[in-house]
Amino acid sequence: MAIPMLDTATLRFKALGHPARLRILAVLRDGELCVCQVTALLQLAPSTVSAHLAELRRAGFLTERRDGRWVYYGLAAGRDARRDLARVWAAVAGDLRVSADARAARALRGIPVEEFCRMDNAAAAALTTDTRTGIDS
Amino acid sequence: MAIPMLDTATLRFKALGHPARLRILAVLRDGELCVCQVTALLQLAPSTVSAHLAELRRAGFLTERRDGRWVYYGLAAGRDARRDLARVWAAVAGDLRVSADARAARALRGIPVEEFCRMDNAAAAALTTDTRTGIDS
DNA sequence: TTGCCATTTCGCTGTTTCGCGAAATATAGT
DNA sequence: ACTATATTTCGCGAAACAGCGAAATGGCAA
Repeated sequence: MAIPMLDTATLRFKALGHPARLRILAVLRDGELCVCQVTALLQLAPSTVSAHLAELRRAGFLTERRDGRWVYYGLAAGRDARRDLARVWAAVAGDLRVSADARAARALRGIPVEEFCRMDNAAAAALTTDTRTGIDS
Repeated sequence: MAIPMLDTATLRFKALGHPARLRILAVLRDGELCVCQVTALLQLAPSTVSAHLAELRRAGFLTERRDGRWVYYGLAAGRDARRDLARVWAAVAGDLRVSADARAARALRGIPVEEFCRMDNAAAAALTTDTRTGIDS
């Protein structure tokens, strides 16, 4: 075993120890999303979101798929990952922000990525924020 | 819900994201231990160990029990905690350091706390280290 | 090629975490 | 009361982390 399991476990749990990353895992439960879509949902800088996604991928929770100029992230299929993800979903089920994310993601999946990326920031923000008025701190 | 579930979940996973804390949870699987015993096992300063134990307790994984001048920490009995702990144990099972900890803990449980605490650091270290020669980095 | 756009990498700043020793707290025994 | 011992709290310096914007990368489309 080249990499001790203790360090692997630490890496994986550490990856789960951040609200933005938990929100990402929750919203991907309904299917993969590209980086720009996740960015719109989390309202963070693209570079920040990219780092979060990379960390989750390194930890084995996400898979990366390139399609044209978009990179889609989806949930990993491994047995260990799925078991941990089940614990994540149970832990955040019912949280207001997570529910709002799910609603926003539904609206977001309704339109093709190509079209969504063309929207300016304001329009994208409207799409993802008016479903959660009064929820964000 | 006073504290959003997302924040609670983040707190709990963050508590699991450190090797020393995972080692603590693993070694407590065989029964509660007092702070000085855990300190001997981890080879860290008492104040450091105390902080790790407090964090795990705040996260809901441990219970605290005072007996005389010793404070014993044991695994929490809640259903959520036990489910997460099962994942922890599965994740670290077979790790060399974790196995060595378990062996050292067995030796350590063999003698009463009163007597163990009377030992100087060298003797305590011998008890907990000669079972893991060549394992620690 | 050239330019464009999504994504990643890099460099930076403020914040948090980790480890320690010193000091404070709590309990047992004399 | 006084001492001794186990544990916690406090304050600190070093290292890791989270966020951003700017610059680099990779693919699409003129």
